[in-house]
Amino acid sequence: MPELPEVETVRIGLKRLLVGRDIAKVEHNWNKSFPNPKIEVDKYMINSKIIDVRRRAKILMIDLTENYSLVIHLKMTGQLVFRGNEDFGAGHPTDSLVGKLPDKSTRVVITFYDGSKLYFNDQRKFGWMRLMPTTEIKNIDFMKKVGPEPLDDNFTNTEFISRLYKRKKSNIKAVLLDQTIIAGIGNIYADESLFAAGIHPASIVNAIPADRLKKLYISIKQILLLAIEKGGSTDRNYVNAEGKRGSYIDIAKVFRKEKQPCPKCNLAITKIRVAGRGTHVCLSCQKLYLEANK
DNA sequence: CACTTGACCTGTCCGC
DNA sequence: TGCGGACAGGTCAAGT
Repeated sequence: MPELPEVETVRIGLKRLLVGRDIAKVEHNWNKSFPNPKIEVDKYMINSKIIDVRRRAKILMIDLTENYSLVIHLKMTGQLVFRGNEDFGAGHPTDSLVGKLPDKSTRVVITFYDGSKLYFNDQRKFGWMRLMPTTEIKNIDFMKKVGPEPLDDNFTNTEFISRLYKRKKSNIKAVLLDQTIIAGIGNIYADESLFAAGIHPASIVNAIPADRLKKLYISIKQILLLAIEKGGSTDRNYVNAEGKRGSYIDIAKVFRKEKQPCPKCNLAITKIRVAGRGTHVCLSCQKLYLEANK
């Protein structure tokens, strides 16, 4: 759910809302959501100031003074929602999808000296937050093996194809979801990109013609950029740093569109299972490539 | 070694 | 209406 565009949207919001704020208090109620011992959290977070908010793949990094950072993965249902000082008694903003906070899915609350708060909500408890020295982030296993950012100007079609070919006998959808091949793509944007490129998700990588892969490369960049513009996709839980929904899902072509007409050919979109995931496909517009040189 | 499946969790939806 | 089970999907560990 939170994929590159959603995490980037949260990053932009948090950077605007959090930088410069001083931490007064940190509370958490679920150890797996924030495993650092309380004594360490208090020592390095309280009285420190937020100086930057960064992203790599689907991971957020909130940098603090004293060279410590909060590293956060939202997984499927994680939310980071900022609320201003609520002493006005208004309850919560009426345009927020999230109700009064904290609620039963709140795992961590960070309170700032001005009374504002940052809530880490996570219904399914798969997400996590870790406090560590900023220079240690690059040593996390995931960071060592994660692939390139698809929106980097340095990320060329040539590099894209050579990386896909590391798993050339696999189906293309599984490879797009593999974060060590390319960073940031999840179920929504894999389906949308493959539709745009006219490739069936079960196609085998080395059977797909080069011009199709180039179309896929271009589609991934275009779709991720457009999705960031739209503030991401709110399918179920995802909200931005202000608790608001993203609107990309409204313009999605195939994701969650099963039984609805394909925007190109009108045939009903089909939902199948590929790489163990629910997968949306137009069987007429997306060609299945299974054997090389055909 | 490459790929697939199961585990981690909770809430929702569907069929009986 | 209540209840069981399937499903939602990011990543890592375990299994084939």
